[in-house]
Amino acid sequence: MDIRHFRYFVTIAETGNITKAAEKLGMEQPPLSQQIRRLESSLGVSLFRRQPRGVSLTEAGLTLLPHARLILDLRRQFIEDAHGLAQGKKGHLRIGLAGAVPLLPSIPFAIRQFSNIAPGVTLSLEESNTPALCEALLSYRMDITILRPPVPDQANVRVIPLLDEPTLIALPKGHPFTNLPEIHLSRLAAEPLIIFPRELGPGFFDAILAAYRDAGITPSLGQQAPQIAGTIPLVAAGLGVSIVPQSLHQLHTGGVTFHKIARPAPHATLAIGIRMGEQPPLIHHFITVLQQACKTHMELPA
Amino acid sequence: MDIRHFRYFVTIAETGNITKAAEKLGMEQPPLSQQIRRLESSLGVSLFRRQPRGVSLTEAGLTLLPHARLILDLRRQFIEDAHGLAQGKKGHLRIGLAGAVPLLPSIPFAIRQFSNIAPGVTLSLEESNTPALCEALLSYRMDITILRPPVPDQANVRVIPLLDEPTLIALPKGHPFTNLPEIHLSRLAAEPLIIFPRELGPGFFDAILAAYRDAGITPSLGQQAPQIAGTIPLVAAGLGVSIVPQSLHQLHTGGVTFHKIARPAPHATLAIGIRMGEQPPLIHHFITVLQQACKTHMELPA
DNA sequence: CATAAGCCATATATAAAATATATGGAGACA
DNA sequence: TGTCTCCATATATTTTATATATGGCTTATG
Repeated sequence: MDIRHFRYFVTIAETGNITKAAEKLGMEQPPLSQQIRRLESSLGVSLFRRQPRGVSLTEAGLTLLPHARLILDLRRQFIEDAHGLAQGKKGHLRIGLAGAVPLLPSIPFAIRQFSNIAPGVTLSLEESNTPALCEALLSYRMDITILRPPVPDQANVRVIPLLDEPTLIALPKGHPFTNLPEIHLSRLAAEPLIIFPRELGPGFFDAILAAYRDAGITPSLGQQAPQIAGTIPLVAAGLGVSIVPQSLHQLHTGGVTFHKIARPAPHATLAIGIRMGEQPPLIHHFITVLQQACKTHMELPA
Repeated sequence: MDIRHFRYFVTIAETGNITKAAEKLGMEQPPLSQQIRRLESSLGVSLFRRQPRGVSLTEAGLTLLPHARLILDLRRQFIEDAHGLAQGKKGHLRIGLAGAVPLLPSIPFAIRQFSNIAPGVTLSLEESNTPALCEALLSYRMDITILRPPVPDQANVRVIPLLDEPTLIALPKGHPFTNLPEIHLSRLAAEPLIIFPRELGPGFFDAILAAYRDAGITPSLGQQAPQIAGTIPLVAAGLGVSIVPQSLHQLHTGGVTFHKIARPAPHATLAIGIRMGEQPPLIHHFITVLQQACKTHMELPA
């Protein structure tokens, strides 16, 4: 069971044809047949069904394929990391951010600060939704995430609370409530609520609906936005109102104004998510910087 | 960069001494020195500092070590998973059930029992009709089915008889025969027979018609039901009577009563269907559990 | 200060392996 | 039925890893 075998396995699975896979691998067909056969016998399980038209994955093969891909990926990454280290870089951190998180000033601040402290570390950022972030974390495509709890099904993700962000009401420009100092949710009963699909952020979604319920009304759900920040243009278009994290008021797209919510107001909770059990120094470091930044950076402009 | 190299790297890092590491690895010192050296030059970084007293990790080595351990771990896990799959302890089983089969107590019982015995196996259930089940089986969309024989045209489906279920007559509530202890089919001559389309279950369909013929009458076919369990609401609506597998008496939809049939009564035969020639341990296990469950669970309430 | 011991590096030889070449056989397709 | 595609097997070849033998460097020790 060598790296080579993983590569053979994956390539054959992708082509569905040993001959073509051999070509793709730059080798001849017989040795490939032989290696796969040997692999199967050493594992004790058939990975492929030999068919006259080629081969197809068995159940076991189908189950094991992603695992093999993961190992190949990690190996490639290992080599890339090593090359990076050879050039004086000290490491790499793949950071996943939940929707609209980059708009929260503390976050880019923390990231900038971290790259000053650790100039040898390269960072890559990606924005996605909470469930996808967990998924990416667990399949080692990301190292640390900032997400909106809860995470699905107590996945093997360790969640470290980071901050509680107030929310604002987004109204289309010229709306009659625009000049109120703060707005009670109950006054929104008649307005369609623009919201993102619950799958993309069940925690925040539920917090919004719970706040409506606490205010004694049920929202009439308007059009669905493709993501959290995506609600803004829909509000601007006059299709309804929206409840958004405070940080979104930074989006200066004309046509929308943001307003304080009278209590009870929902909160948008953010948390750090990392893989359970694992805590390399790099990640630990980054977490410390993040937490500090969120503490000292609390005074957000209203 | 092979699995072997990862192992060499980790072992040397753990012992801090190439000679001892070689011993631990069951090899001699020179080849180990050579391999590590080759590894380092292919990665472009030094992993170890050669010291007179042994070797110690460089910064790069320290950074890469957890990554290497992870890869070794995943490889071991891959092999363990494969062995688990080989023994049927892990994996996924796609189970197809013929119409109304889930209502038969033995079946959910067996399924529950199986998931207790084999907690590593995930199951997915789907209900469909016999021909569609065979089709799904042969195109590898399902792994095992419980169907109503016969299967179409000597398909490459192996059929293993499972059980013979008695049938009941379904009468609309208040029907004059309701208080009879058992009903002879011949008395149903005047009543329209509600039945499902023959394509959906030719075996059971033919068994019913054969029983009518044996009783000396030909049924007047009433409205067609979309499936086996679908006959019940039509009977409740007073459109006729129906012959159904005994397990359907569990459907407590008011408006229908179920009654014993005097001999000759049709039977609803159920069988296991799997792909011809193939019998992975997982499937074998499941079949065993099914057969046992049907044996010990025969005493169905009448 | 000299000597011995411990440890890694190099060179050559050997053994093990993966792979290439050649060929056969089974099923699909026209 | 013949041809084509694709996988399996057998043998030969090459590559690769490993073992053996040896040398050099450093540190501990009398």
